Amino acid sequence: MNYSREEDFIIEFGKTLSRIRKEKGLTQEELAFKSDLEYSQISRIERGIINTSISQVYKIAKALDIEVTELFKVGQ
Amino acid sequence: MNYSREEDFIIEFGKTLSRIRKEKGLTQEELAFKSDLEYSQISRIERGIINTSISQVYKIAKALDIEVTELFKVGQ
DNA sequence: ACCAAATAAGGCAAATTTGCCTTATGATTA
DNA sequence: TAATCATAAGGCAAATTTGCCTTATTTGGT
Repeated sequence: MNYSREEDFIIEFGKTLSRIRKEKGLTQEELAFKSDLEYSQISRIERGIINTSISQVYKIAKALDIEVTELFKVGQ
Repeated sequence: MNYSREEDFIIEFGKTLSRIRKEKGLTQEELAFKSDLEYSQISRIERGIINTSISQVYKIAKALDIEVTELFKVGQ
């Protein structure tokens, strides 16, 4: 997938996270707890308003029990 | 792959980037130019001393002409 | 309509990254 | 030994993220 702007990539990432989180049946708050992140941070990431770091992506993937790469796959 | 600490993940990411960049026959400076990032930033990422953002990962992947997921695969 | 749960949104200080710069170290070749 | 290229390293201000907090807004169920 090609994005013209990095913003689009960040937004797509948030959508993917949101989708997977729901598939796993977790609320933002539960995911925040499991990943040891701020609950508002999960919200910000899913809405694509921040450009989060790879370590947070790693923590989230671990909490979701998936590979990091899953969070970067589109249109699943 | 499981990392006990996020630091290990960041270090592994840097190693993977370094390996792929060399496979593509690019110097850090060339990659910096192609990805429109600071040249010192590529160095910092490869050395694992900073926790970079997903948009930079995206720019790097684009410059390397690979999928973002490739940068998160280990032991290739 | 009401209630409750979930998510969005926004403020703020502290922490971190980023870009820009310079200098140092390493490696390779003439 | 020089000279050159590549990478490491470090300083610094500006920009951005992050955690912590509170207050809307939305959504789903009864």
